Amino acid sequence: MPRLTAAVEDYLRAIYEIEVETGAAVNTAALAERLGVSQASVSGMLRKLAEAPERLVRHARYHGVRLNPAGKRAALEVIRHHRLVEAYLVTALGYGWDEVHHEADHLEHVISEAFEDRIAAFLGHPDSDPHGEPIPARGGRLERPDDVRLTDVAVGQRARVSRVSDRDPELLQYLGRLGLKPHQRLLVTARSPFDGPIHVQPDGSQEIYALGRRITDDVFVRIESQG
Amino acid sequence: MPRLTAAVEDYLRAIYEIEVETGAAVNTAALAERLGVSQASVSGMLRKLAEAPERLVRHARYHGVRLNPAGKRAALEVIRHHRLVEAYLVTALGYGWDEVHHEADHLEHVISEAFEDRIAAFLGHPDSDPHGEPIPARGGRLERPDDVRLTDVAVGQRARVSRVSDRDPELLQYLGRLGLKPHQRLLVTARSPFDGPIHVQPDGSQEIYALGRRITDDVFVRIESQG
DNA sequence: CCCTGAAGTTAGGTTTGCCTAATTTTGAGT
DNA sequence: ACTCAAAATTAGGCAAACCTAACTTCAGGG
Repeated sequence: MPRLTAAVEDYLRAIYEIEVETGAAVNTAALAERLGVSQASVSGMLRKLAEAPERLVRHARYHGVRLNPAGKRAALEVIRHHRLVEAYLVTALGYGWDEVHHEADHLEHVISEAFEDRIAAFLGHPDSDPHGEPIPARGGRLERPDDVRLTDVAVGQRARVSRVSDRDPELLQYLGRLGLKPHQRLLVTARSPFDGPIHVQPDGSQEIYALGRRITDDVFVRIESQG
Repeated sequence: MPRLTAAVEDYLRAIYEIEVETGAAVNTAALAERLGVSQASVSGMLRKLAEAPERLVRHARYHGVRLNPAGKRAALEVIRHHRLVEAYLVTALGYGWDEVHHEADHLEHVISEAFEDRIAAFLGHPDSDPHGEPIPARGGRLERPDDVRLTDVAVGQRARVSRVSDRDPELLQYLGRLGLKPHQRLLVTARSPFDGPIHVQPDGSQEIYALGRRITDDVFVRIESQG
């Protein structure tokens, strides 16, 4: 079996991630947006992936793609690379959590299994990356985190940040300044109506921050108790 | 200026290395061999490099290529990446010196300047890689090492290994087993006629090893004294 | 000085992955 | 049912890099 190209790995990773985020088949437009290519390019690539001998995906024309087992395996491998590299860059080389995504996007396609093994061992086989995203085990298995969007947390609830999208460095910088990193506990003190901001007080802070929808959609928490 | 592709970087690095090894213009066949591609591909690429707006190389049809300043700068940057990565993999991740070349071949094209800076700082800005090859400074300058092939060392001379070609893992394993790594002192005890083996005794060893031409051509030493 | 084999180049073709523009399909609203 | 805009696909192209096969140039020996 010929090695997968970087482009193919990017598509598989994106399909996996969007499939998890939405729980449904992934449509062309979403992929095009995520990958920064035209919809036509996505259409073409999806046909290739579906018709490849490994049958990486199944594609119902006009109705989205889903990963087949082989595609899912490959996607998880790339995601494992990506997240291990992110963790490594932060822990071993002192990168900020907002700086690692871009670098990992390139490195994920290039590192060997030996490299993967060595950084995993160095890090003590971590189970999540600096943004709280779980790191798939070698060759498979990634349990679905049981967390919810901060968007969906009711007033008065205490919660603990579980993970944050790693895709927007500016968002990460901002959240870092507020102290809203994984494991941080917080209290939802208020919600404005009509998708208005959600007010949040991190444990140990006097400040209360008003977070807009763009942010709360990208921050996931585990509920700790009713208030 | 559009980013250089990995292929272009590979060509520039190879041209630089061969130009240094031979001291002359680099011919198509040597490049094809080094890069593992056909001569036709080399011809095509050389025209592209020569005609690119940056004028990376000058190419006298049928008479070889040489790097122009822009090409040399780019080549040194890639070589810096390659050698820093090799040093990092050995020092930080416990790779063997025979394992790093292949990994570095991929990583060199992909790491950012930030990554380069961080590993250089981590390593304390080393001036040579695990095989003894000098690491170019940021943005240029690489002094020509004043060493000679082990092939050219006379009987009775003491010398110290300065560097070893990193391209053949099996050779590196073998040399490692003999203890012939950079900084190792040795004595040339005998030379057989007609390009026969050269006999070498590493300091601190009882053993004398007979090394064939294939090996002695790839091992460089600095002469320490006449015997 | 000419001939020839080796070295190098050109010609023409393939694959990969992207693009824009044109077309088709879908599905939501009347 | 029908319309029609949004979503998706197809058609046709382009740029990188590679290949093989055919041809050209070079340089050394007769």
